[in-house]
Amino acid sequence: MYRTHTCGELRLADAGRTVTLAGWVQRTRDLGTLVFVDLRDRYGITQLNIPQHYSQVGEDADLFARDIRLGREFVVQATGVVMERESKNRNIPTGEIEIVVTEIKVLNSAKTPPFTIEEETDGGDELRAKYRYLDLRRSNIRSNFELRHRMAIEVRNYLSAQQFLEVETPVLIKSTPEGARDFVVPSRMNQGEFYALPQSPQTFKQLLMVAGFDRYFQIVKCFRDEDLRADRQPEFTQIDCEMAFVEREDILNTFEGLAKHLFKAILGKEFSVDFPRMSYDDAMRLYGCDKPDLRFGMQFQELNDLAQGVGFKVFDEAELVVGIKAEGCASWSRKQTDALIDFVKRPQIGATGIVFLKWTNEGLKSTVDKFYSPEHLKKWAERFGMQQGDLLCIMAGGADKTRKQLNELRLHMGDLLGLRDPWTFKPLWVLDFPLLEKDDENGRWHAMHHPFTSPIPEHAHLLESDPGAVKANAYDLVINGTEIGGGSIRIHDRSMQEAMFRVLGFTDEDARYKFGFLLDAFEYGAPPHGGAAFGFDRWVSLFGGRSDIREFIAFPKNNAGRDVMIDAPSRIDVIQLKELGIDLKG
RNA sequence: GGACCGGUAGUUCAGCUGGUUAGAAUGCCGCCCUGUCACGGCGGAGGUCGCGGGUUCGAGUCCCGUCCGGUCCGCCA
Repeated sequence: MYRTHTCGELRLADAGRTVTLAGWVQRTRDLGTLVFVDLRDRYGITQLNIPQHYSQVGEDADLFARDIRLGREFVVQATGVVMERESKNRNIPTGEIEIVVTEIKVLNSAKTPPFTIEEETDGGDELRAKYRYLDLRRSNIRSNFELRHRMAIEVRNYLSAQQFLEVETPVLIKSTPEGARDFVVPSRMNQGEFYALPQSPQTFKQLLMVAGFDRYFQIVKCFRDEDLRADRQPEFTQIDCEMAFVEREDILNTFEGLAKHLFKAILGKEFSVDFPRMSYDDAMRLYGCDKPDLRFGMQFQELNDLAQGVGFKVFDEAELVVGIKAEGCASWSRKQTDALIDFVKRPQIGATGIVFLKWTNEGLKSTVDKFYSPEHLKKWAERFGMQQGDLLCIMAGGADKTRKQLNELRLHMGDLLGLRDPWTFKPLWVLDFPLLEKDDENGRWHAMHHPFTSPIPEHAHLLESDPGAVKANAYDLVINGTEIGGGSIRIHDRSMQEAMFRVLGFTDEDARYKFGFLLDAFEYGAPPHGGAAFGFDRWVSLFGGRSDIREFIAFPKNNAGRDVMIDAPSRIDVIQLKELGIDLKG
């Protein structure tokens, strides 16, 4: 037996017991005739007191620490007696006791780790990624996985109680490059043909509805071969759900229930009122973004009618003049407001500038008061409900672009003003997305959500005559400006699905080749159905108060899609290639 | 595909307008210390300044290229 207890469980009440612990050497404190060792495992840290003097253990005992080397991260088994400490450490749960060691054994030695295994490690990202198994020993990283585990359990508890059945769907499927790029896997037995890894189990879950499973879910890996971000990995985990015989309202209620359950069970937060809802059009108009962060205000106000026709060319020529009000920021210095202009001028945002209006104790002052009379500026201030001490930031230009730029500025201001507290949670349903978007490059329509999304019932007849006007029966759950998940009521009728494919530019042959199985299934009694999928990694990181999902994925990829620990992807043997019928040239 | 930031002891970083022997902290090694818990004290070892080329009397520092890491835009139905 390697151990009788873990390193996190012994207390003063255990004093006098003989115990055996096993774990890693966190730190050794050698005081000469006293040697303390912090022994660490997943459950905590317990102090070992390794006697150096006969007075502590009797004349016939061995002397220990001088004879045994206990370097950092050595794996050690120690037997001894639980004793009350002479001086206690109130900062850790086991801090009142220590183990006075009678026998100690090194189970495995360790090289000095390249960075310190502590909450505040000295290791940089690259090194930690290469030695991920050491990084995962750090208690704060480990606690991310305890959180992830608890959330997965609670998701299963909730959905299972709601009659959802967890069903596994295949990972080797068919390439249907409609949205993201597919990862593909060559088939040895069918040379020249390829499987694709699922971007989501979308069609399978719909087929499970046709199969009459009624309610399905799966916590499932999905794969998308697109460039990465701090919150995007090529393989990621979704909570994937589908329900039959439901309307939008049923789905929103069910998954709002899931979200509330997680908030309560994991964070102890209760939401007594329903999550607010906002149309896509309102989100874009008021926040310039389809996933607004509602932790703070600064809603957009448009100023075209009050700002145009006075001779200020920038505003006169703009499609949209729009601003936000930053309360209490009128005292900002020229340097601070210039920094905002620099921020929006960066190529990623690409704006040309900002017009400011301050209300200081000297009254309203603007960077454009050459063009606008005090009466003009007063009307602007009224529209925003401005008070003394407030600052207005106004941008102008093409409508879509300007909204997007002002959204970036709004979020930046929120950061600067500390209005984006990670422990404040503001959920929101965004509804009535456009069904289709026009691709700027080739002028073709593509599905904003995915091609199986149904139009809202009153727009169904417009699908082929006026595709751009059709709203989708789709919804996104947004929390604190992060898209946590989304879904839709699906098309369950063959002719409507065929019409959808036609609008997307598929020939009938294409549609049959790629999705014939689904179209066929719709002819055998497909029930009305809909569902949703939630980004599990993002949700966990949101609840963990961090924005980098890699901290919540045990073995993540870097921003070039590489696993730097195992060094993947890698070349494969020519024999393997030959078996697959693949000839690499060039 | 593009923009920006970074690469200097094991590690995290500093190193000015180019100029003697490239520093600090931490880690590591040795000695001392009977109540530490980020123990403390004294001493020591440790560097291809990512790589290649160029400018210069002289390059960690300037220029060009390249590789690696990170953030973002595009992309992500």
